[in-house]
Amino acid sequence: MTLQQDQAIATGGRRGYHHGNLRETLLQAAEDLIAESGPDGFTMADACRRAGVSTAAPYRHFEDKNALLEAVCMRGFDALAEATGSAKNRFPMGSIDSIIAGGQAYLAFAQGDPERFRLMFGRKPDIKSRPLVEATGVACFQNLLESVSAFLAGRGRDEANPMPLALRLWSLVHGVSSLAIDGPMEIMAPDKDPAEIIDEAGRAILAAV
Amino acid sequence: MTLQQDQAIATGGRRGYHHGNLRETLLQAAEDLIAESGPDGFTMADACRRAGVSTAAPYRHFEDKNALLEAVCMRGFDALAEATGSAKNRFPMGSIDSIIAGGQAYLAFAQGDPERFRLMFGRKPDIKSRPLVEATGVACFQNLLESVSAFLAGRGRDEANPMPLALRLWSLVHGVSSLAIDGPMEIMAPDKDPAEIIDEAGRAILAAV
DNA sequence: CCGCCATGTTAACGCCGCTAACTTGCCTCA
DNA sequence: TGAGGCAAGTTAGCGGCGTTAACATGGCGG
Repeated sequence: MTLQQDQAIATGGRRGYHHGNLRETLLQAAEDLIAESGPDGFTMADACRRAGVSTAAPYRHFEDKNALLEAVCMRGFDALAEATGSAKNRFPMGSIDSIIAGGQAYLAFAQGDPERFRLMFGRKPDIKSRPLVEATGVACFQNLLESVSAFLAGRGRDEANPMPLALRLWSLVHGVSSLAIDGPMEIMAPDKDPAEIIDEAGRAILAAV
Repeated sequence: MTLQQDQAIATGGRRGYHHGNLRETLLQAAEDLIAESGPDGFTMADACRRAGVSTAAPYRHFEDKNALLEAVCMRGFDALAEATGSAKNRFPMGSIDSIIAGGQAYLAFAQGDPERFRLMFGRKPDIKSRPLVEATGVACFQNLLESVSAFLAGRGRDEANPMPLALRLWSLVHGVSSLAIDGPMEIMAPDKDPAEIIDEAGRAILAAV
């Protein structure tokens, strides 16, 4: 890390022939552009213009467009894990409230940056994405598994497999989030707050154990 | 409709300078190509090659690529409404079984042609899609609303608004379907049949009324 | 039977993803 | 301290895409 690079990082601009911090700058530009125009509207050329480099430059840092999208994707999973984790921690571990709060944070994450959410859960970054993205996605799901385990333990079912219940809850929350950001929900019931659906149906699912 | 056109329709091929049935042929080609490569992989040029016409020909029948995708989308909603409708009709109107069967048919539809499902519920056909696609999508949702109304009536709640309960069920079913076809579900629980999740959680939601 | 016009064609534009070949200039090391 | 290697930029160019303008064909109605 040179002085020039330090300055480039600090200012975000370039200081000579070399950019000095292009990888990070491109990631940021990609996140911004995706938030504006969606994963489909995003182009490598736009990101280059925003970063102030030629259209060939990114290929020194990313194998191709897909690789850049994968990186954005993984950052998204980290952010999602953080959001849901901190939401559920505001309530007692294993409590119904903490599980509902985690689900509602998932929804809020989707609503806060719908395009990134679409990127993360759509098919966009092709098969190659698997190995890396899979790992971060799994880490994200662990949050829920832990909460559900604690919930079951609190009901005297220490040995129960948390997976089935966790899948029911995840499906519900993911469905609410998808329908909310992709439009259908607002078309069918414009006056209904999606967070309420998570609350109502989530408690019903938990009550049925 | 001329004799030449009739033959073109029957054979699927062209018989001269004019194709005779290009609109329908393009729609079919688009559906096939989307099923093979997804909405993102689909190109106008591919559809033209498959239909055996020049790349400019489609613009006599569709305003642009988006319009073609919208048409495919609407056909999909018709097919989905038919699939869920006939599934629920195999059980008594308003019964829990009929509602579950409808949801599982929704899932089967998604699994049967994941790419079309993604097209229908993704953001792909842009804002313009609204007026037309909205109508067919709403018609699709009516199925569920009717079932839920009948279910509530059977429980002595003739006057209850079916919307909240329908939204909970739809969210669940849509979430299961999305997670199943986009990969995450298989990664987390490869041995779990998604249809079971609909059955388990669906009954829990219905039991909580 | 003749000319209109719906429906095709060709040619071209600009944008995109990506690569090859070249250039710059920091950093290492004799 | 100076040379030069190598990471990280550049320019130029390829093929493919969506779309349009201008032109061609030929079935059908008057």
